[in-house]
Amino acid sequence: MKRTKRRTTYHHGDLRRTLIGAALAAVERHGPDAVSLRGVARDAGVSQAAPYNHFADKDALLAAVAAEGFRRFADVLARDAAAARSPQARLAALGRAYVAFAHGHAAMFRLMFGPALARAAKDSELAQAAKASYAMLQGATGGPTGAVAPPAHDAPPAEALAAWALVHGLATLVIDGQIAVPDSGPGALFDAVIARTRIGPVPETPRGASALSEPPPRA
Amino acid sequence: MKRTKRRTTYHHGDLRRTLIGAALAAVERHGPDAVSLRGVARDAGVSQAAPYNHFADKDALLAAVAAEGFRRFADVLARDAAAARSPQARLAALGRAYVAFAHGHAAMFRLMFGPALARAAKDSELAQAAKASYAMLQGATGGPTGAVAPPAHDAPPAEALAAWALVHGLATLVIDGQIAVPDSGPGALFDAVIARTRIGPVPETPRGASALSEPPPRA
DNA sequence: CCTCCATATTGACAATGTTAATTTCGCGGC
DNA sequence: GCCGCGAAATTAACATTGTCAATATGGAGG
Repeated sequence: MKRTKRRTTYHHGDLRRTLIGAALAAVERHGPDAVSLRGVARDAGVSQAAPYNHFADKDALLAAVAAEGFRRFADVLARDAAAARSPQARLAALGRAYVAFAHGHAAMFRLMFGPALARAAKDSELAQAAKASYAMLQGATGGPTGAVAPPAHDAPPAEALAAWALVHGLATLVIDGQIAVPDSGPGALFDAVIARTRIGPVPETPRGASALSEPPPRA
Repeated sequence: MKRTKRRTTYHHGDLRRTLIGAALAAVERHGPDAVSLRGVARDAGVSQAAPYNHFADKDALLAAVAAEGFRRFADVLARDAAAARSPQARLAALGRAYVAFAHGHAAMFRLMFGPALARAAKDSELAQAAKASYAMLQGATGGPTGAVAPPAHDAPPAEALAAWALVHGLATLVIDGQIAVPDSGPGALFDAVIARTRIGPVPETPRGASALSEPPPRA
C-alpha cells in the first residue's frame, strides 16, 4: 500500500505526503498527544530521522496535518451551507456541521484548535486554512439581519463572535465529554440549544432584556 | 522553603501536597503538556520515583491538580455571583468570571477541560469538583425566566447548555488565541458578545425568529 | 560513465514515564 | 529502651521519545 505510489520525485517517491497521511491516521486513531514522530516514520516505512528532511520538527508535521484538517472542515461547512435555501437556514446548517465535525473527528478537532496551533501559528498555511473557516461563519452572520453596519475596520463584528463562540463551545464541551450527546446525534443537541438562543444587533431597550445582558457590577 | 514543613506524617512530611503544589506551579508556568513528573519531583526535592507512592501515574497527579483548579474556579464564580443583585446580573457576572478565569489562568483552564480530564474521569474528586461549577451555571440560568419547567429527569435544560456553551466557547477561543482580547480586558469582550445574545425558552412563533433557529434540511 | 546533491540511514544523546529491588526511618509492642 | 514491621523514599534499570551529526545512497545532468 505504500509502494504503489508514483515515484515522480526523489528517492522514496514523495514522502512528505506519505508522512502527512500516516500522521493524520495516527491522530485520528489515538489522539494528537499519542502520535510519535518515530511511529509515524515506521508506519511510512522509513527510518526515524527521515521526516527531518521534510519537516523542521514534530510540531511542523502536526501543523501540516492540522492544515489538512482545516481544509476538510471548510469543505464540509461549505457543502452543508450550500444546501440551505434561506440565510437563516444557512447559518443553522453551518452550526450543525461545525458540531457534527467536532463530534465525528474529535481528535482532529482537538489538534486543529489545540495549543499546537498556537505554537505553530507562524505556519502561514495553517493560519490561512483556519481563517477560511471563520470567514464562512462571519459571512453567514451578517446576512440575516439585512444590511449590516460597514464591516468594522479590523475588529470582527460581535455577532459573528457570539455565533462562533456558541457553536465552538458546544463542540468543545461535546468532544471533551462534558456534555453527553443524545442518541439522536449531535444535530439534535445543536437544534435544542439553538432554538433557545437568538443572536442579533444590540436591542434598543437595554433594560428588560431577558438574560445575560447586565452591565458589570464594577467590582 | 521545603524543609520548613511540619513533618506530621511520615518520612518527608507530607509529600502529596507538596507535589500537587509543585505540579500546579509547573502547569501555570509552562503549560500542562510541558510538566514532567521527574521535574516536579526535582522541584519538590525528592527523587524521580517518590511520587509513585502517592499517585498511580502522571495523569493521577494532573487530575489532582485539575481538581484543585476546579475548586478555585468555583470559588471565583461564587464570589462574583454573590456580588450581583439581580438574577440577570448574577448570570452575567458568572459569565464574565468564567471568561476572566480562563484568560487569567489559561494553562490551568486547558488542563481542567483538556483530554487529561476525559481520561481520568474516574477520578471522583475531579468529577465532583467539575460538577459544582456547572451546577452554578445551571442554577443561574433557571432564575431569570421565572418558574422553570420541572427540572428534567436527568437531561439538563437546554438553556443552561446554551449559556454554558457560549461562555465556554468564548473562553476557549480566547485562550487558544483565536480571538484577540481587547486592551480593555476580557470583560469588555464578553459584554459585547452578550449584548447581542438572548437566551430563553423557545419562542412561540417559530417562523420569523431572527437567526440560528431553522430546522435541518433533512440532508 | 561519473560526479553531485538532495534524500535517506545509522548511531548517538539526553530526557521522560514507569517498574523492581533495595534502603531508610518512625512508630507500636516487647 | 530496644526491635522489627511496614510505609515511604531511593537507586538502578528499561523502553521510548525528539533531535542532531556523520555517513551512505542513488537518480539526474554533464
